[in-house]
Amino acid sequence: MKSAAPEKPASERIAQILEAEILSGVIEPGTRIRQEEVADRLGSSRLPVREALRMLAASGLVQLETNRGARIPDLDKGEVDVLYRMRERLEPLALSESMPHTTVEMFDELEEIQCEIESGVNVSGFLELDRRFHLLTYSKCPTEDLRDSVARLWNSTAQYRRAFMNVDGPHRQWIVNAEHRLLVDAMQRFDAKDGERYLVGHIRRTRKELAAHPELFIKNSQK
Amino acid sequence: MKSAAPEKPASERIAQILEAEILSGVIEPGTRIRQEEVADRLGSSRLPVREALRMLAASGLVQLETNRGARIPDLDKGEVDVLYRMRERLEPLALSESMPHTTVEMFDELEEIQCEIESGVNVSGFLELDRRFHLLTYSKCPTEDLRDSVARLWNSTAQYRRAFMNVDGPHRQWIVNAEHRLLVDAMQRFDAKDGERYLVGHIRRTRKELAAHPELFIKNSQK
DNA sequence: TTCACACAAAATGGATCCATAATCAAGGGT
DNA sequence: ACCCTTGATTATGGATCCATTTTGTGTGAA
Repeated sequence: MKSAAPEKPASERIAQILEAEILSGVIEPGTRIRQEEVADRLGSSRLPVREALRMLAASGLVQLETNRGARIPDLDKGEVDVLYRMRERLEPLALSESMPHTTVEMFDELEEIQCEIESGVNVSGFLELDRRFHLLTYSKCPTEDLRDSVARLWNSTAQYRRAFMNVDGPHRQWIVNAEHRLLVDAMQRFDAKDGERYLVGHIRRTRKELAAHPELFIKNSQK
Repeated sequence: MKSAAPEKPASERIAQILEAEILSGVIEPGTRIRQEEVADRLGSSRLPVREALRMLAASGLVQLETNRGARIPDLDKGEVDVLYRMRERLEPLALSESMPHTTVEMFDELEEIQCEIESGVNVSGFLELDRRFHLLTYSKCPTEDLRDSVARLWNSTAQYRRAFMNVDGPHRQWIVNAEHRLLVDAMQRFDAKDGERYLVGHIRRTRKELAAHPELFIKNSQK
């Protein structure tokens, strides 16, 4: 037999765990990450941790300073704004590239996720479901680089979406639901132009709502 | 004293060298990269090489397969096409974000580069100058993630631009010159909309010319 | 009391060594 | 003659150890 155990990549595992911890907010922005601490917390040597940090640094999730270790960057208002503008341009492309390869099963899963969102969930639940929803709409995009770029942007902005949701709450949740429904409908009609339009509006609106809450970016200005 | 030698980062040095070798075409697509070979060629242990490869993998320049080493991916026609569509959407944003911070010195340097291009250079010379020209126009963009994303796209498509130039030669070079001149003029007028327009046209035209040469993508289909 | 200098402790960067999986070659079987 | 299997070589992944830089603390002097 050929399959059995694909033998987990290795240090990628640590990278994924750290990535999840960072964008779930367990590790706060500005925090210094100590290799040794991560090493024996995840039960391995420091070496895979170093490699994982290098990978995360290349992905923009952490910043490395020579002989000074890794630190989670906390972005200012302008940088997050530009990251959202990048999303407004890249994600419609990912949607258009993915749309021709969509299947019925995907539509079912999308509706299932959306129904779960509308059934009422807390902040963490919504963030998780919203992420799954959108990344699923891009999942059939054949170009891995594009999918990775989009995922990177979601990672870099995750903590600010969370901060925003904690402040503004599920207020005006019906708008998100309507946008999601319209997006799924456009996909089912295989109308890429319409899908891009709804998606751009969705991201653009979020960007402006974030910009209206500058207090989210003041806290960790400089110690 | 505090300064003296900033003590070069370390394994980043190897990453930069490998990056230069890859996108200059010294290492051809599909080639397998052996850690030990790189290690004693650059006079270091295998460890920094491993970290460098991990970083390059996160940047999309090499592909890592577990226990199978690193390999330079050779993309097919469709993937390169999508990478160019990503460029068409992201680089205008980088230009717009950079434009408000441009200086007179930058205009001088851009014109200097363009004059050198028009003075007649070989393929490698043009590719190098063209890269410097465009990345310079984005250099004042305050968001590092955006600059990095653009640089990644240039890296991933470098070898195909080279292959195209080797086939089509400096044929219709005047078009590139005109586009560059118009772009610089728009920047000097601080007209972001115009700049984006010229830039999109520039990239879009290149994409279509590449698509017209499918023979560039056949060679390394499958061994 | 506060600032500065020095020393100690800790964390990162790098190198060598070991284990394991993959590749290649040779030999035997069909 | 060709294909499959088996063993040896090689390359990657991981762990421990050492050097260098940074950081934090404590003592002394102004």
